[in-house]
Amino acid sequence: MRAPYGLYILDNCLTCPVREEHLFCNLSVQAGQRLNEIKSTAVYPKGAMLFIEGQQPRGVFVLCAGKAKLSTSSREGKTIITKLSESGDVLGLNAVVSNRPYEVTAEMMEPGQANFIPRESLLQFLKDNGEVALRVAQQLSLNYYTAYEEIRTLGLTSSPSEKFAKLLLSWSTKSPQSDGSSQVKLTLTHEEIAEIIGTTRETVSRLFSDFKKKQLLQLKGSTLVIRNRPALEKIVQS
Amino acid sequence: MRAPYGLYILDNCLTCPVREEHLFCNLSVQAGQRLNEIKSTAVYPKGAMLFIEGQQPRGVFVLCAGKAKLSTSSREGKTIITKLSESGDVLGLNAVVSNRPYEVTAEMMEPGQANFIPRESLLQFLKDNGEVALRVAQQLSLNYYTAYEEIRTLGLTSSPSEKFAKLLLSWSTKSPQSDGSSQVKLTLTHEEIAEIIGTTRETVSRLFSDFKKKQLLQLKGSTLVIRNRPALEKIVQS
DNA sequence: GCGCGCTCGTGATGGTGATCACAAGCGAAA
DNA sequence: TTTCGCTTGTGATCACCATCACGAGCGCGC
Repeated sequence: MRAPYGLYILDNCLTCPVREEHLFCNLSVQAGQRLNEIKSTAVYPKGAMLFIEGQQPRGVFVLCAGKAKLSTSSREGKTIITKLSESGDVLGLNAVVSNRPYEVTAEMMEPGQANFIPRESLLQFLKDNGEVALRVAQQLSLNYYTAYEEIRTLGLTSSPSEKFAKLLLSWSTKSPQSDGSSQVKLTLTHEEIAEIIGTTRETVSRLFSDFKKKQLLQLKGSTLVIRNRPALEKIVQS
Repeated sequence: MRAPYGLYILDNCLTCPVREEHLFCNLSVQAGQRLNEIKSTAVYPKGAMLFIEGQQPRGVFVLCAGKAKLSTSSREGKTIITKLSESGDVLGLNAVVSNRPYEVTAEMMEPGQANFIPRESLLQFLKDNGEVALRVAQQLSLNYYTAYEEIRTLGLTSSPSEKFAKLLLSWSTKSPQSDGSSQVKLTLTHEEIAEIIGTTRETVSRLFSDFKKKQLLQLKGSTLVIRNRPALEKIVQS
């Protein structure tokens, strides 16, 4: 099924390639079919907002393809990115369960696709499927722990360089190489990295320079090579 | 029933004066009695640690009397206080539900009393009492929102004075007076305030001086008088 | 009353990162 | 190719706050 933005629509969750791994995957046949009935699918361009901080929750989005960033902003325009989401992630769950406004804004970072499940349908579905409700509770609890990680980083990690090192390490663990180094495709702008670690674009630029000079990393085109994990860990230390 | 530290033990949740308002209060008679059976009560001196960040969860504590502070620390000893708890609050819920280590340390700020409910007993109790389980899920979700407030404060609020103004406002709304001012009994040291807003003791001291000079607040002994809410709101603005 | 421990006020100093400014790189579209 | 918009590198400047230092205040027990 051909769609805009050069994507193919994945129109059936029962045969979706990202099955098996995530919150609403690997359900019983009945539950899976029911879920397939109440969801609707849409394709989004880069920059599309799935929902915006402060809006009343309409439902949850299950990201099927593409990446999204979750962020929160102050009135003066300062923004922090709290999470980068990938396919399989469920967005807006907390707002829907608690019926409070979305606490973040979800914006597509590249063209992609998401299933939408309206709030009322989802809550009814959870009532009918206790085992899924339990998994949702566990997911919420996991979200809480992630939030606490963020609090710790923001409140206890003082210097930008420490936070930058932390970020690099988190990337590097996702693609470990046998020789201890690791390669990451760099898709974020300096501005976005700055919003993740809570500093300015210029400081990120300088951090790249410094770390390159110190042989901690290397740039091959848009591929980031992390060369010295132990040194990075020493910078983080806390 | 006389206890150490000059306190009287409240030994029956069914007749507890803080009933009716909190997570495990106002239950059905059966559930209340069951809860009364699986809990145990203890009295704690000032400075007692109910649990420590990183420990495996043993159970939850329901604070019956006294105040407690929840905090998290880095290895180098920097500490931030994430919440001040009062009687009725349930501590350690998230760790117990998700079976992950306590994410904070809970320390008594004054002599007090708490009920303890062991992890296994609580989980069984929740399985047997669906309606309470639901309330627990809602509480977790509320905790999540509180955590996000903290993230926003730490990540988007730049200056200590802004955070200090925010804190004063949060205190002031708890005791509004008819003339727009408000009075708060100040029980925290400057050091503790510093740990709440993420700065140093000296800076807090200077903030008090500044705000006094600017007629924003006044100190009568240990009573804090907040005089000019609108001005504080203008400082916060975001 | 006296001394001890904790808390508080405040000056001096220095480092760090935000801000401003501007030039250069780079990819996409015309 | 040229142009335009977005992104990146880097210098200069400066405000802000952490840190160190030290003395004063205050409560408590002996």
